[in-house]
Amino acid sequence: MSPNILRIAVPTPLARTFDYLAPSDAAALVPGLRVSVDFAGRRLTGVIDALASDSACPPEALKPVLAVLDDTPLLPPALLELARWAARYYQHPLGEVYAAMLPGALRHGRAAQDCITPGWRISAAGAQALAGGQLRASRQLTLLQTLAQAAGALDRATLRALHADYSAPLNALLKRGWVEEVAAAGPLRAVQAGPETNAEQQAAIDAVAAADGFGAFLLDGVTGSGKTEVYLRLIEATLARGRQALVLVPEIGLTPQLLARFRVRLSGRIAVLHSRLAAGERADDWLAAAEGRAEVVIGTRSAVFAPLARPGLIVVDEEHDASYKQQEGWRYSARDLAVVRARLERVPVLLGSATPSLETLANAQRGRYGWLKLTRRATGARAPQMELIDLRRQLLDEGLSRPLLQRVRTHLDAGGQVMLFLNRRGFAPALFCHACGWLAECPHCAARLTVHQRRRQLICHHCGHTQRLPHACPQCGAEELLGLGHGTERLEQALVRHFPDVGIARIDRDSTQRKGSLERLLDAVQCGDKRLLLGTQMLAKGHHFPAVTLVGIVDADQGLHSVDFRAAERLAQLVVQVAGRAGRAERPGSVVIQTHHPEHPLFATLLHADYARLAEALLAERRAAQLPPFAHQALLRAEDADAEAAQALLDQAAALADALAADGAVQCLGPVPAPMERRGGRWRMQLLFEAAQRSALHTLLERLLPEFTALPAARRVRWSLDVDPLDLY
DNA sequence: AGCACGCCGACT
DNA sequence: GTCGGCGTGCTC
Repeated sequence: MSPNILRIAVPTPLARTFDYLAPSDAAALVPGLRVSVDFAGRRLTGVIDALASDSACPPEALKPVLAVLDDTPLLPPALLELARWAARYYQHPLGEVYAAMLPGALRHGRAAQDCITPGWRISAAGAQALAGGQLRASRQLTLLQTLAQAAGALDRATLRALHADYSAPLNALLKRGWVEEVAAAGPLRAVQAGPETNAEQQAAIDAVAAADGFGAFLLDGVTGSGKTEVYLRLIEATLARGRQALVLVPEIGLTPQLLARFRVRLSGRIAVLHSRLAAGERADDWLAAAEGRAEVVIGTRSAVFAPLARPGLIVVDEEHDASYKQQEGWRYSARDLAVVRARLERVPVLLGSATPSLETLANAQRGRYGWLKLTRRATGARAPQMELIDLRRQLLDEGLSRPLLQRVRTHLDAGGQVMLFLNRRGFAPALFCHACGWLAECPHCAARLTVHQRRRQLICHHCGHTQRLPHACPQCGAEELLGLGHGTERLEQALVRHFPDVGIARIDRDSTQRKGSLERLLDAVQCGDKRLLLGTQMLAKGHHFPAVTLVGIVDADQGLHSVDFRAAERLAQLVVQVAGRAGRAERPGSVVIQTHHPEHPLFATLLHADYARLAEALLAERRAAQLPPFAHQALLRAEDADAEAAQALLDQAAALADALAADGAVQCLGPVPAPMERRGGRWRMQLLFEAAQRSALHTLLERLLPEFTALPAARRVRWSLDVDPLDLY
């Protein structure tokens, strides 16, 4: 019997495929092709997962596929394999996994051809015509001259920039055959040679280059040790072999500076896939990767799904970065999937970081990943000096101690730049009435409202709720409202008071909301207009400030006594990353950390040793406490306007799990209220599964999810499963 | 998740 | 007399 049954993965929360009849006239049908189907009365775009010659469904119930949307599969076999693997691993419906892999435009059934932005170049006949002087002065002539001067094809955007009214003359030239349309390609570039590599860099390059097929490597290199140069050399070698390279960067790391660095070093087209741009127009770059027209693909989290015609290398930069974990919907880890994908594609994968995650370090220690170390700062800069400031009994001005202010003054006077880090935006994280004790709370969340002084608003940082900043207490009417605690906005005010003649740049989500404002601020820092920088997390990542000689961490205590077992790891990564921003040039850098707990063992290791030794100690703690990476977790969350409904659903889940995992290989903890009990008007509960063996956890999840999903309550209550949760919130 | 089909209140 | 509330049931 011919395989006229198609198993279609449809984007619904149902964890199975649906059988449809293949169209009789269809040419070669293969998995990975998109199809349009009628599914319960609506037209959906699905993906062929498999072909079959029979169906468990009665033949009369089978509907025919309405249309086959592609000639060749958008998803190559390795990505289909990755999707199936991921659907099982994350217990997420296959149809939604496929949908998440496609860029928005293609997800909704648009023809791939419509997403390709064409480019135009001068034809041989056109060149002759130009040389023969066959064109009089006209818009056609100037346009043809532009195309003749271009090294490659020019796309619509470039043409528009050069010739406001290019369209009529372009059509005329196309008609005469003097210009031809091609799939857009980047212009050829003059490629600059890179700096010499040192012995460590060369050893790392050789190790990865020697990988035969799959190999996973940790590139463990201190800040400034030249990790990017290692990536570039390996990418060059990959391109030289006619293969493509996929580079993943954290959300905040995809800066124009990084792209510029890649562009001057690498020939060929670079496709850029930003998760925010992944929809619509960026389908063009996605297809360029799929068709092999782009040699390098660089992008954030979702770029791990970019199809590659000739895969050769996968790089994950700053592999410890939390932005690789999708935090809603399908909660996948792009870093982990990059390793799985590399194995399926039989290519090497390189995970780079100055502060590797404990998960990756454990894999390197176990010998599952090759461990490549870069210990020397390539630029020759010395490691920064670290100093703790004991805040106990210090007179504080808006959270700033005297010693810190003095050091800021000293470094500014010496002509240096100073960077202060505070991971809390807004003016104050709470508003309090001194007369009656009233606290401004979010009406939808179990959280305080943050004071935003400049906008004169109270804002909930968890649900976005906004209200006017009251000038009197709504409870007792007293005009004695106080902002409790400090955010970046408040710190900025204090700094303006202390250093009125120094330009201050505040960099946080609020100050960089408008497009281009981050670039403007960074430019002002780069050129020395602003010498005092102040900001949140945004500041700690990606940007290089060569003139910064002092880095201050205003409040390190948040990370010390958190309920989150990963808080110490994060604080250590933050301190090392921030320290890496100081003293990169010939000037030595200093780092000062304000804390009320200078005796905390974390600091002893951090100050007197390096991240490696600290990570070692943290790993030992995790092992003793049987926490990841020495245990494996999955978190089932439920939330509902009715607290009891959320609780009841997870009670049922716990009962099912108890029945399924009677051997005790998986522990089931909870249900308990989430650390933030109410958010956006919904009560949140969670149930944690934990196992020493990954296989035991996954065996349970594979049995549990079908039964759980079938519960009537699971339809009424919003729930989600988070395999390998990064934080238990 | 959608979107049907299916039985009880205030309205052109 | 209808339009429509969203309860539960299915989707090849």
